[in-house]
This record gives sequence, C-alpha cells and structure tokens, in this order.
Amino acid sequence: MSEISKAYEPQSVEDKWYQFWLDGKFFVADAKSPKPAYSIVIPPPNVTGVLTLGHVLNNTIQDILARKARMDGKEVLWLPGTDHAGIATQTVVERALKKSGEIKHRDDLGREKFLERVWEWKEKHGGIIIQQLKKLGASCDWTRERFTMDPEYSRCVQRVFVDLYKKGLIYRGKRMVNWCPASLTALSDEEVVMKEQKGFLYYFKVEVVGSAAAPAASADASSTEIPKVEREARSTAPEVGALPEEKIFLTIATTRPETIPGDTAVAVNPKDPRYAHLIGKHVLRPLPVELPREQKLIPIIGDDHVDFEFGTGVLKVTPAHDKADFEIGQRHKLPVIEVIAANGQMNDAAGADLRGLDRFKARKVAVEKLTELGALEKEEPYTNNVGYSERADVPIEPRLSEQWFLKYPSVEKARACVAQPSASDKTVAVVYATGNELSGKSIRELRKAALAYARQHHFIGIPFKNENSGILIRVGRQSLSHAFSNLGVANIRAVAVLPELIRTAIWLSSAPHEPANPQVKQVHRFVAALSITGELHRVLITAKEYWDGTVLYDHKTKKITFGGKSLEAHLPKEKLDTQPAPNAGIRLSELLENVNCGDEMKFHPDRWAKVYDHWMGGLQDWCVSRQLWWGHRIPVWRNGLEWTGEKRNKTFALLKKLKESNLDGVSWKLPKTGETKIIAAGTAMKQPDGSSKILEADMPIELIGVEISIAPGNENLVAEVEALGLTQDPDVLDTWFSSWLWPFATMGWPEQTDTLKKFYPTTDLVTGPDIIFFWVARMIMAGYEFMGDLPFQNVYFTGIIRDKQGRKMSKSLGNSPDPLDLIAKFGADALRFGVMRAAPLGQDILFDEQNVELGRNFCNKLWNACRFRQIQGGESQGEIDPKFLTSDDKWILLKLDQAIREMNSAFTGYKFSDATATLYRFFWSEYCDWYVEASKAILSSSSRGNEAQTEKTEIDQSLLTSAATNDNARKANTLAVIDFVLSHTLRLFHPFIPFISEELWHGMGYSADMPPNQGGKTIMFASWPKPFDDEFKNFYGLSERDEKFAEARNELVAQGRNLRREANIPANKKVKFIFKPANEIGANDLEVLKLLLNAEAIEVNPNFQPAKKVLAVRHPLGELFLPLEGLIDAEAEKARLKKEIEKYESEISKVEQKLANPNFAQKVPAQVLEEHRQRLIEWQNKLAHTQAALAGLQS
RNA sequence: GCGCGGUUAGCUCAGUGGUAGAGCAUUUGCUUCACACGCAAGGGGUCGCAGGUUCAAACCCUGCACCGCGCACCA
Repeated sequence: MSEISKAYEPQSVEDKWYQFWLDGKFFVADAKSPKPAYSIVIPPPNVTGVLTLGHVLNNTIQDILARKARMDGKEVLWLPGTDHAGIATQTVVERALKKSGEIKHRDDLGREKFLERVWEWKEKHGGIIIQQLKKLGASCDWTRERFTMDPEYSRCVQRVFVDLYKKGLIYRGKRMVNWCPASLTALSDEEVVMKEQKGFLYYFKVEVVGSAAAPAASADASSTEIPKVEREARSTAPEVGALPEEKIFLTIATTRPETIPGDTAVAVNPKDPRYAHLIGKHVLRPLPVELPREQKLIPIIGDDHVDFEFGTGVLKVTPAHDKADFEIGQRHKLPVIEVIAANGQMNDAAGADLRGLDRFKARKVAVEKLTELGALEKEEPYTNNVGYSERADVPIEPRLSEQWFLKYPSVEKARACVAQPSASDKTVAVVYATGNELSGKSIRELRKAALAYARQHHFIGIPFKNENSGILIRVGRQSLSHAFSNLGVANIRAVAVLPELIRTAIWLSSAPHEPANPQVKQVHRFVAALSITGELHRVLITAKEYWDGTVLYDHKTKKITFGGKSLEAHLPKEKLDTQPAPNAGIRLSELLENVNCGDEMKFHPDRWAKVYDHWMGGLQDWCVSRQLWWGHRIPVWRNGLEWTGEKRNKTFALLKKLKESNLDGVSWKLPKTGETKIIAAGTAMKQPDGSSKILEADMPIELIGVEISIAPGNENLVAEVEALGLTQDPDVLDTWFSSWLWPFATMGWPEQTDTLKKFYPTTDLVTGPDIIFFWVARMIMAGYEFMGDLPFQNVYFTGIIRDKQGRKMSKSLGNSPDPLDLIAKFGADALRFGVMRAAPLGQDILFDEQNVELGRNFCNKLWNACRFRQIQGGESQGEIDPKFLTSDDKWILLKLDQAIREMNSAFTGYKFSDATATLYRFFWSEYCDWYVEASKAILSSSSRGNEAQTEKTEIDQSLLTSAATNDNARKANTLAVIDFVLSHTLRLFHPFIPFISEELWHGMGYSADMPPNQGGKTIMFASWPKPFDDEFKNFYGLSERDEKFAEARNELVAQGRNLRREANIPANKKVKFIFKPANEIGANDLEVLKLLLNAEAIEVNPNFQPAKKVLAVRHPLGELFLPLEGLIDAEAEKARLKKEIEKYESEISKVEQKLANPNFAQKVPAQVLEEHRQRLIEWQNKLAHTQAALAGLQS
C-alpha cells in the first residue's frame, strides 16, 4: 500500500485492478491446459437488460466459484454472453419507436427495416449489462463472449431445428395455443402466469327447445317431462324451471359473456340427474341478437368434463376461445366460431353489438344486451385465476392457430439423471458385526467362510425386504460372487449380516439401467451402515430389477472416518466395539458425504429435483413458434399451393433429383399426408449445378433446410429458392429454443472443439428457480440429445431477491435499487459481501441496503487491520519461530485452521452465507478483537521499552514462567504471525471480495513472496489455503491446551471488563487490579491482561486477602480483584450478583436433575456424562464465588 | 385439491438430540496511539400450538394453526 488512507476507498481501487486482470488475460481459459477443468456458463442476461440485484446475486456466486476454482489450481472457463430475448427486446424497441413518434405500429417500418432498428438498438444498449458485470468484478472469459444471434449460434439453432424435424419431433399443427393479444404471438405454457382476478360470474338463462329441425314440436313433446324435472329441479336446482308459457329455461353461469356468440353447444354432465334428459335437445343462444332463430340453435350435449357442483352445472361451450371447450368441441364434432380477433377485439361473427370492441369492453356490452333481453338472472362477484402473458402482462387468449410444436427429446434420460432428494436426512441404523461371524486368515478363506455362512443361513435365492422402500431384494449366487470380486475384508464380512443390511438400507434412487439392458427394468440403489470391529463402513447396495424379480447385484463397503463430533454423538467408540445402543444410527448425509450415488447431476438445494421430476413427468409439446420478427426465423420454405395428383408426380421427380444431389440437411414434406422423408447429407450443394432448375414455382413443397440459409458459399440459395415462389415461414423460434443449446452452442458445437472436449459438461450452473422449466430442464434434454451427455454436474438455485417487506423487486414498486448506485456508494466488494452474507442456500433474500453497508464496514475493517500491520513497519519476516509463540499466537493459528476448514466445508455444500459468516467471525471477532489487541502487548512494549520495564517491576518475578529475552525478536515473530494470518486470510477472502483482497495482497507485499504463477502476479492464482496438518501443528506446538488457555484468559478479561463496568469506571480511566493466580502465568499473558483490561497495573499477589470494598471474579486461572476507590452502586451490584446466583442455581438444578435420573447415567454416552459432571462443578464453583462476592459486598 | 418451503431476540436469519446463537436495532461508557464504517460492557427468547419417541427435543415422529411459493382445476 503506497498510500495509507484511514478509510478504504473502493472507487480508486476497483477499476485499476479489473483492468489489470484483463490486461494480464487472467480470465482467459486455455482449452489445452493440462490443469483439471472447471467451467460455468453464465445464464445469459437479456441483451438490452440492465443489471438487477438478481444478477448481482447470481453472478457473484458464479464469480466466487470461478475464483475459488482458480485458486484450487483448476483451468477455469466462465463463459459469458447475452440472450436476444425475443419478445422482451422487440417490445422494448417497438415501444421506444412509438414513443418517439416514429411509428404507430411495427408494420409501418416493415420487417426488414424494423429488424435493422432492433440491431441498432442492440449495438447501442447491448453492452451495458456486460459493462455492469465487469463493475461487479465478474471474472468471465470475455474473449469468448457469445450472443444467441451470433451467426455461428444461429447455425446451431437451425441445425437443431432440422435435426429434430428429421427425427419427427417437430411438427406443425393447428391447436389451441396461448395467444398474447398485446404482442400478437403465441406463447408456451411456461410463459403464462396465473393471476387471481376479481370479476363476476354472470348467470343467464337460455330457452330450451326440442331440436333444431322442429323446435316448436319438440318443445311440446318435451313438455310431458317437464313437471318431473321441475319438481326435482325446484328443490335442488332452481335454475331449471318452467315459465307459465311452458317454456323451459336453463341457467348458465359464465365469466365470459362476450364469448356467447362463439358458443356452439351447451354441455351438462350426463350423470347429472337434473339435466341428463335434456341431452340432445337444443337451446337458443341469446347472442348475437340479430341472427335468425335457426342460427341461434345450439345443441345440449353431455360431457364428463362438466362439474355439476360448479355454477349451475351447465357449461357453455366456446371451442374457439377456451382450451377445455375446444377439446369438448373435438369430442362432439362441434363447429368452431371465432369471435375474438388476434388483437383482442371482437370480430364480425360476434355480431353488430360487439363487433370492433375490445374483449373487456365487449364483456360489459354483452351483459347489457343480456339484461335488455331479460336473460340475465344475476351476477355475483367471483375471483378466478386468469392466465396472463408474463411479458406483456395482459390476459392471454386461448386461440386456435397453426404453430410449430416440439415433442421433447431425451426425456427419459434427462428425467433420470437428476439426483432426487434422498428420503430426507434420515438416520441410518447401524448394523453391527463383531467380526467373529466369519473368520479366515486370508481373503480366500474369508470368501469360503462367507459362502458357507450364506448357504448355512439360507441366504441364497431368498428375497429380503427392504423396510424403507418395500422392495424385495434377492441374494443370488451371482450377487455373492460380485461381492467377493470387490475384495476387501469388510466387504466380504458384510455377507454375514446381509439380511440385516438389506433390511435397514436407505433407498437412494431408482433409475433405468445404463447402458440400457432390455432385460433390466430398473436399477435401485441403497446405502446401509455397517460397523465391524469398531470401524464404521458405508455399504452401497445396487439391485438390478429384472422384469421378473429383483436380485441383489452388488454391494461395496468403504470405511468412514469422522473427525468431528458426529461420530461421537451417534456412535461412541466404546459402543462400536460391543453391543449397539438402541437407536444408534448415523445421518444419511454424513454417510453419503462425497459419494456420487450413481446419479450424475445434483441440484442444490435438492428439493428442486422433485419439482423438476414432477414437471418432466407431465410434459406437453412445446409450442416453439412465435409471431415475432426478432429471433431465429424458422428455416422452412414453402409455396403453400394445394397438393394435386399432377403436382404429386412432378414433386416426386423433383425429390428424386434432390436426393441425387445430396442436399445436406434438407428434408421435404408432403403437406397432405404429413409424411416426412429425409434427403441424405452430402456436399453436392456446394456445386449447385443447375439444381435450381429442379425447383419450379408451382410445386407444393415444404423445404426444411439448415444448409440452405447458412452454409458458407450458399448464400444465393435462399434467393434461388425464393425466386421459385417458395417463401420462408414468417415466424421465429421461441427464445428458449436458442437458450436451451447454450452450454454447448457457445463452445463451438457441432464441431468437436478443444473447448468442448475440455469444458463440457460444465461443472456448475447457477440460476434462479424461476427458470427451472424454461431453461434448466430444456438444457438437460438438449444436452443429452445433441451431446449425448448432461450439460452440467451441479445446479445451484439461488433464492429470489425481495425487498425488506418480502415483495418481489419491481420497477413499478420502485423497490429495486440500482446495483451500480450501490457499487458507487459502497463499493463492489461491499455489495458482493453484503448480498452473500444475506443469501442462505435455498431461501429468498430480503434485501436491505444495510447489508451492503455492513459489507462496506467489513472491507474497511480489513483495510484498517492491514493498515495496522503496515504501521508496525518492518518487512515481512517470513518464518515464524516456534520458540517465541505466545498463547495468543497459537490460539489465532488454530482459529485460522478452523476457519479454513469451515470455509472448505461451506464450499462443499455451496453454503456461501456460511462462508461469509465464518470470514466475518474469524477476522473481526477473533483476529481483530482479540488477537490484534493482545499482540499490542508485544508490539508496543518494544517501542516503549522504558515504560515496559517499569511496569514489569511490579510483577512478581517468581511467577514468570518464561521471561522475555529479546523484545525485538518477539516483535518480529509477532509480525511474522500477523503476516502469516493476513496472507492466508486475504486468500480466503479473495473469491468474495476480489478487489480489496488484490489491492492488499500487493500493498502488503505478499505477492512478492510468491512464485509468479502462484500469487506473485495476482492473488487470483495464489493457492487456496489448506488446513494445517499434524506435522505443522507439532512443529509450532499448537495444541488444544494452548487454545483452551487463551480462551480462558480472554474469558478472564471479559469478566474483568465487566467489573469495571459494574464499578462505573469510565472506559478511558486506568485502574489497578489485583490478581491472585491459581497457577503460574506467563509474563506476556499478564501484560495482555493488563492491556486488555486497560489497567494502570496488575498487582500479582498470591496471598491477597480481599478487604471489604473490593469487586472480585473467580476464575480457573485465578482471582481478579478490583479495589474500589470511588463510589459504586452497591445495590445495583448486589442485584446483579443475585440475578447471577439465580441463573447458576437454575442451571445447577437442571444438571442435577439429569444426573439424578438413574437412566441417564446408565444410557448416556460416557463423554456426555462427563460433560455434565464437569458442567455441574463449574456452575457450582461459580455459584460459590458469586455468593462469596455478594457476602463481601454485604458485610 | 396436490406438493414444497417457512414459523427461533424488535428486524433479518444461523442452529441435524446434550449449557439457545450471529448481524442489525437498542441501552450504557469511551475522540484507548488500525478502524466512530470504531472499541467495550449489557439488556432482550415458553424456539408457532398440541401430542408422541427419548435418559435428554428448537432439532426426530404425528396432528393442527398461520405465512409464502409452485402445480393442477376453475364455466
């Protein structure tokens, strides 16, 4: 740090380092690198979008992963880019052009001109979000930036279209689709969001007549039945009734009266006793009013779809404007009358009253008309769910139209590859084996014994039931031989307890066999826990289910070792050797740590896998065409003429020739029959020797061609084709039809590029759960279909950013802060740290600017901690001399070790908020608050030598275990420890706060100590800190005892500080303490005590007998007294002590009760028992001391 | 209707069976020579409710309530 300012100023630092990283090409991924690969593809933001907090969250996580991977020595590719975002972009541009008054509608410009304007817009605004990502610190390989409408990318999209067409998965059909009347395009089901809408349910009556042929006569005929209906109906359904004129009326409830002119039937449930007899009769549709009576007659039909609970149990059927009605219409061959035009206005068929009106206006008018006719019985408020266009935010209109559809490919594989959440985190029962069941000196003997044992106990061929899944697993002879071939003593010994293992195993997954074996129905995987001779083993069981039954196929064991408390908690060592405690078990997650259970992709959090699976189970064909201009135009040319016998022959002749000419990627289709043939691939297109003659203008042909439009050298072909009267389909493809190819289309597919070889499948994908169907699921399917492999190994779903009140961020609410403002105000690092700290895995994030402020404060703390080190001067000493290490030094090193371990485990579980919490706690609470403060005892003693000398004379020399020898050496050693800790800490920080960590890395001179490719140039490539091994700890003498001691002394400090406060001593006033040590205490520790207590002096007096007015704390390290010179509030102190006594008494009684329980001592693990006993003693001591203090105060 | 998540301090949230935690807010004291974007010491919780399992439950099981989300249906 050349200049040391008092506060960290990010603005002056961030741009400098970003440019430095770019100049150094540190983000560039080398596909030929020997290093292991790590890759992420960015979820491409909309090209004209601006950065939101959602992007900040998402991209910060990706950056953290990428930077961590680089420090782990991986070759990292973070591939950036943008999405053309069809509707969104087109809407934005169109709106802008309208606003500027240039156009009223995009037709005013025409397709070509309009697209030019969109491209202009894209050039102008497209880079904005990329620049913003750079501001955030994103370490993307910008040399590989992609756009979903890059020429090469477009080629991929067309190739995929043709490929799927050839496979028969893409087809054209006239169907009910979701139509957006604002954007004038079809939408996929996923682009429709259901919204609650308040409206009315209108009840109107229609007259029932006998039949269309002879309405009057039929009405008479039916009149004989009327009384019966009436009687029944009056009590249950007053909607049916006969008027005095003997007319019968049906009452229909609807929310959409404006569609009445489009009704072509009235439906009732055939099982509905009220109406069943009316089926086959007709009703008079009230609208349009001007139609002659016979044109108003529509039949009453019976259909199971009708819910007789709802409304009146009578449904009006509008096949043209409702999905369910359309299906009813299909079933009953009803005519379809379209009454709403594409733009949402009523058309001529809607009648004179409604024609030209907007659909909502028309609803009001229709109600008025019904009222005038006397048909409206009532209207009641009603709330229903209405589908809205996600983009345009207007209600969609179900509409019959011709669209392109895709049957999803590779569904089964894609569905099976995602690991389903294991049956929560169950406790797996541990199966115990003593090891005596099977004996043998060699593996060979063991195998023999195992086989004999299995025969003797009748395992072979016998099915055992797995209790957790109910699946029967049979142990075949082959099964055993598999177990034996997996060698390992434990693996073979497991045979003795196979029935028990099978019984208790936890089911993990069931999936199709891979590679596919037709004999195998599916493969089940289980895990069980086995303890043999005191060692815990994980047993993975794989069972192939054949069509005729299940056979245990294989099991494999692996020894599990635990460092942490979990093993202790669940499986105390002494229990492992002998009989198990009842309910002894181990957490499934612990058992499965670092295990790939055969599933290849993991979702984090895994509950999304369930959502994914559910969606994959109910796939509907994907409507991929959009009536837009901005996007990938569908590569289909046709002339639209009718198919006739004569032309049929001509076409066959043409196709024959086309086939001979081997057009690559071109297929043709006979419009009538729908039959598809493929024309073989080839290169003949590159020599268009008169093939244009083949095509003639009047041929009914549909050409589906990728090479037609994109093959280099074939640019003219489109013109040639079009010259023959064939025109390209005007529609474009759904944006997601290009996004779903993102993981490989960005890497050079279909060529087998080095990049693909090195970086596909990608390692992690980070995205929001809101696009799990739009994007993630489709990418998985595309990955399998076109790469034969899944696109990523892990998917991390972020939460959704909300405001403080939990509302979604939105422009209209004005609650979405601009991340760039936040960066300007607090710095990018602060924003990153603040957001990560508030973003736990799987939870939505309630964003508050305070988070960012906290991040800023934290960066400042880091800055100043380094500044403190700089002020101490002295070059980095490098080596730490173990002989000078104080208890504080050892303590902070152990804390650092713990922090590294915590960071690693946080990364393993993608728990970034845990990681930031660790960083915060370690650096602020442990390093700054305690270590740095304690280190001042040494650092300032040598700079103020004289003063220190006089202080030391007050210390009883006999109690000093190690007298200070060399102040300068001690100071240097302390600085070395500080440098060690800081240089490690900065590396732990780097993925989270890259700018400041880089600045300090250089400023502190740590880069100078490193080889160029390992941190010498940039902290980006400094190696990620490793936890300390035993050798390291032994060398520096780091032990739990040191840690405990330092902690005890800090506790004493806290208690001493508390005394000060109790005595109302201002923080800045130095006072004298008296210490009566229980054991020897080091000189340095005493000095630290003095410093941290802000004591004038500490008088060490082993024989001190407290006089009356003294405050005291008693602590395992000794007693600390504060003589009271001034006034204290004795009453307040007494009250505090009494409160403390109460607390101690309550704790003591709690522990005593537990210990008094005979079951407790008997059943509880020894360690826990001991803990309780110790705790009791501690509380009792504290109680005694506090009582003594109270007594002293009272006397 | 089906499914998922949540309910712990005033707020936002950690906490996988053994002594209830963090940050913010709050109270008090401190321009202590890295940092007032700071330091120190406090106060504050029947862990949504009710059962059950256990020697022991915020944690496991069952039911309920409330909040949020998703899917399906909705004339």
